[in-house]
Amino acid sequence: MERTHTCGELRTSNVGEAVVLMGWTAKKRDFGIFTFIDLRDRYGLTQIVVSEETANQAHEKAKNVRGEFVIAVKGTVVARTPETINKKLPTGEIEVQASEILILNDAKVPPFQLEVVGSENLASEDLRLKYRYLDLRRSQLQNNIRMRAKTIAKIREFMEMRDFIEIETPILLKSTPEGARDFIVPSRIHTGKFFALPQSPQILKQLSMIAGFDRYFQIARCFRDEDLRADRQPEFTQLDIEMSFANQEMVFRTLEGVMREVFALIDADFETPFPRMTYADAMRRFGSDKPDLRFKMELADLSEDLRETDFVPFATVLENKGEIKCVVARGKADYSRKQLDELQEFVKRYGAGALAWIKIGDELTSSLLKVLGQEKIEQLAKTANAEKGDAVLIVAGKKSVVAASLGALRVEVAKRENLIAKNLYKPLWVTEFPMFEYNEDTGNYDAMHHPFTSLMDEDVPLFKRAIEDGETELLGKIRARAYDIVINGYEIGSGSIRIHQREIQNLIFKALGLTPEKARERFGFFLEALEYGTPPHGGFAAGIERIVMILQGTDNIRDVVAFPKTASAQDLMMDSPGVVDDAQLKELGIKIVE
RNA sequence: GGAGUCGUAGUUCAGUUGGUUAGAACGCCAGCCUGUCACGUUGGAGGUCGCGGGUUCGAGUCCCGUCGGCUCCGCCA
Repeated sequence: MERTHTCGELRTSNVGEAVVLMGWTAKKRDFGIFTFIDLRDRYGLTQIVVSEETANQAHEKAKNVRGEFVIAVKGTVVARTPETINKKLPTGEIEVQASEILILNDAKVPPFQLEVVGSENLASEDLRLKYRYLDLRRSQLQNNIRMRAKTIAKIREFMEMRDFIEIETPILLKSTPEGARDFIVPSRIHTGKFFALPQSPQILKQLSMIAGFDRYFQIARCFRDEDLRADRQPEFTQLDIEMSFANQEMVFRTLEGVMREVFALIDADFETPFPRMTYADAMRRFGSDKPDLRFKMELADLSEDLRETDFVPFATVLENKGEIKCVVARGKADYSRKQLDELQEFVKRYGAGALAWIKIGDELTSSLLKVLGQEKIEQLAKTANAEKGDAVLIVAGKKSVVAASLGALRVEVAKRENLIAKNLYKPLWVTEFPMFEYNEDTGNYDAMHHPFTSLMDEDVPLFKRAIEDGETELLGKIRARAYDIVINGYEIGSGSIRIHQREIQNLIFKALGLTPEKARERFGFFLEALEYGTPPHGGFAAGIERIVMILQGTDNIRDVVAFPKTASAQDLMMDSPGVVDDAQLKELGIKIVE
């Protein structure tokens, strides 16, 4: 018996045809002398009807069929009478009248119900992760994984049309201490030495430019041994791109093209070019380098109004080069004490000391009324652009803390108050990222993007001063030719125009506190390569999972990964990571201590 | 590494101030049922209250520890 059709394709036009369907038993409804079976495969659901009268043997078989049994059904497509049509199913106008049923395989009762109505009755995620292959049978996850496949297919089609060459780079690389923690792999042949899995194929794609491939792309698996988040897994997939003789505009046009193509899969259209915002503006206006532009609610600066204040906490903040900023929650003058306390707890997570507030109800009330006085409060409300009915939420502190807490509060309030429209997609380029980031633990400056990023021409003199005159604090002001794509508050990906001159690369390493010896030890092969005719080049890497999350409207990365890991980086299905035999360890020269 | 939150039947949950035999719905098993599609109906089985310790005459409930899921901070060039 061969399958002739899938469970999603039969329509009234097929009525009268003899068909064979194969799939899983989603539901059975037994009426004594006849039985309905909902047969499911990845294409859909088709109702099978088996009657004692017309197919006695098949009916006997159907009696034994249970949930998730795999069966084959031979029968005839029949039209349903008008009153028995199921409008919820694409196949709802027909059913298959079975003449023969074959049980291809039985199935244990599943540990949780696959066919549930609404997500509130869905089994807990850890149980579903343990039986991931069952959870994946649900149409929601089937759709996510299929959209992921479609996304990647679209990308390949787009890149190949534009002459990009897909190059596979090694998974077994060499560890570099910069950036994220590496996953390392012991070498048997070279006892005591280790490979590292790529955090990204950064250097290899640059070497591909030096090799003359001109336009590279890869659907690249990347690995980072860092703690997980709702949008972060230890292994993930990037669309990795690199272009020779390219400036920032050319990279932007390419990525905008990719994004338009991909979002067309859900009939979303982007206007190109995408809007742009500098990093400095994003931080100032939204307190974030990945602002969600689906709603307004920008941060307002109250520092100038409070410059002369004698309220000690504020005065201290301003003396220490801190800031006092706020967001306005429109129409939320009715926030209760309890709600404001909750929001205060929320901002404290980001290091804020407190959340001050002004409520413009029938009268003006504020947690600062006593210390600042009515007049000052009114002035602050005016600066914040708050009107009657609004609540002003204020944080004072270090610039980084104010940005982080108010940036997050802005999103939190928008979520609570349902300010974010569905099916709205707001892309943004964030540009002019800082080249260096001060590391409070080491007292050094680290590369914010990566050490192969080129500087903005305007900032090169400043950079030379920082290096040659030892004014290292200037490093914090140097801007890089680095950029991110942000969509709906998600960092979709980032890239930069790279350094293609050896001398500049040396200076960057110097700024990062890397001695020439250390630099040679870690990147010697790359530095040497730079000297053999490196074209100017730049590129980008975009997170596939985050794109698919937005396409599918989920906020959980596990929903778009077929076999994901938990927040503690374990696979509950195969129970990895696991122990290995002593013999294996011995062969590798590895001893487990403690 | 830190914080919050959850953990009770196969599943989703309820469980009062610490007090008799821990409940409901779905699922499962058996029977009945001529048009269901969340079928209906009758009956039945099913519990290490995550685990360990403590307080108490008595703990699902209170305390301490621990394990696991999720979310966030740190971390993620």
